[in-house]
Amino acid sequence: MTEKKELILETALRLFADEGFDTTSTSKIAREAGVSEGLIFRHFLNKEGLMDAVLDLCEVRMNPHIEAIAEEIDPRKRIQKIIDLTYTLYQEEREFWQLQFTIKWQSSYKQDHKKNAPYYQKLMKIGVDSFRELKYYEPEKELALLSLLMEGFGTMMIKTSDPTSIESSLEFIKSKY
Amino acid sequence: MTEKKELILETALRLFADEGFDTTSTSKIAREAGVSEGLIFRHFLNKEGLMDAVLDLCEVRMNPHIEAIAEEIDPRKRIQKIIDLTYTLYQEEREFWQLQFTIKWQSSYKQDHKKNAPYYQKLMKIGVDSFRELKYYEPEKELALLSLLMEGFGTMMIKTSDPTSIESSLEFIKSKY
DNA sequence: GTCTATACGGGGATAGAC
DNA sequence: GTCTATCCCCGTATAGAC
Repeated sequence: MTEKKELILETALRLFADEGFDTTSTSKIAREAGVSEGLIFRHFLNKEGLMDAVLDLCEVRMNPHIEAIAEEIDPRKRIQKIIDLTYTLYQEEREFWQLQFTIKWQSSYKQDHKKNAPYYQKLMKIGVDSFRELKYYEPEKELALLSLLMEGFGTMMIKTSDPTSIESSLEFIKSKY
Repeated sequence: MTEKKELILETALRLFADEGFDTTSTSKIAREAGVSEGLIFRHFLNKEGLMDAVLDLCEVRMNPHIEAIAEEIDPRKRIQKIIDLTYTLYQEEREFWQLQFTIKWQSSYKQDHKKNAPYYQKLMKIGVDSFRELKYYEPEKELALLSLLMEGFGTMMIKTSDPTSIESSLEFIKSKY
């Protein structure tokens, strides 16, 4: 991986996450990365290929967070950690995380990415198992509900800039489990 | 309002909702509406003006649904109706409703539309009041939580095509209130 | 009110020099 | 590996005829 190639990936990640895939032009990426536009196509074939490469990076960076949750033995704490995850990722890996949300609404890029991502499937499995250990009546439905909640919470974090209300919502959600 | 003008609005609504504002070209709208592209600009000045007009329509169509909820006297049933609303709107006014979600992720159109829409603010007020009547400890936070849930649920409805899991989620959410 | 024709810029992508 | 120059299409928007 050359320095310029990394620079392109980094810039593409930032712009795709903040401004969307459809609305970010390859020329803008090149300009902001300080490279020629042709180089993008040399390295990644086309704009889709660039996004694919960004998402591969994404998967690598998400994995350690999932592992950390998997190691927690107390199922109650595991659920709390899953809830915290959305918040933590937003703080520590904002661009990667935000991209997962943005991508859903970009019609020209393949859908179902997040749902099919290995890190996401691992997380879902951990969640159901935790609810089951805690003897919830319908662990699958509980996880589905929690997923909806975290989807909404993630959207809120990205779209509102008020840290107080974000943290207050987070605590309130956690108090319910 | 001439027939062609209405045709443009209708087509724009459908395409903006399904494919996004950024990714829908005025030429496509014109083609699918069976009018000349110039006519769009004649009637709506520019693409943003067209979206503004679509959103005005939106507001008009949303209002009756909100009124119907406001008339319910039992606060518990009122909450249930608020939860049902997302589902009902998706069935009956799919394009209008979907547009509210899509628009959030279209970087070139003004943000905060939904939050500022009169129909939405009315709905929020009804929600807080209902929780207060029901003696919930923190009505504002409860509504915020429910909003997150409905945001997630709305996203799910739009992005998954499995009616069974949608209805199951809806019932499960309602069972929690 | 409506259409046709057209302007102009920016989009993704390629060729070829270094 | 990297850059410059260039291609062609499609985007929004305008002018002017009917």
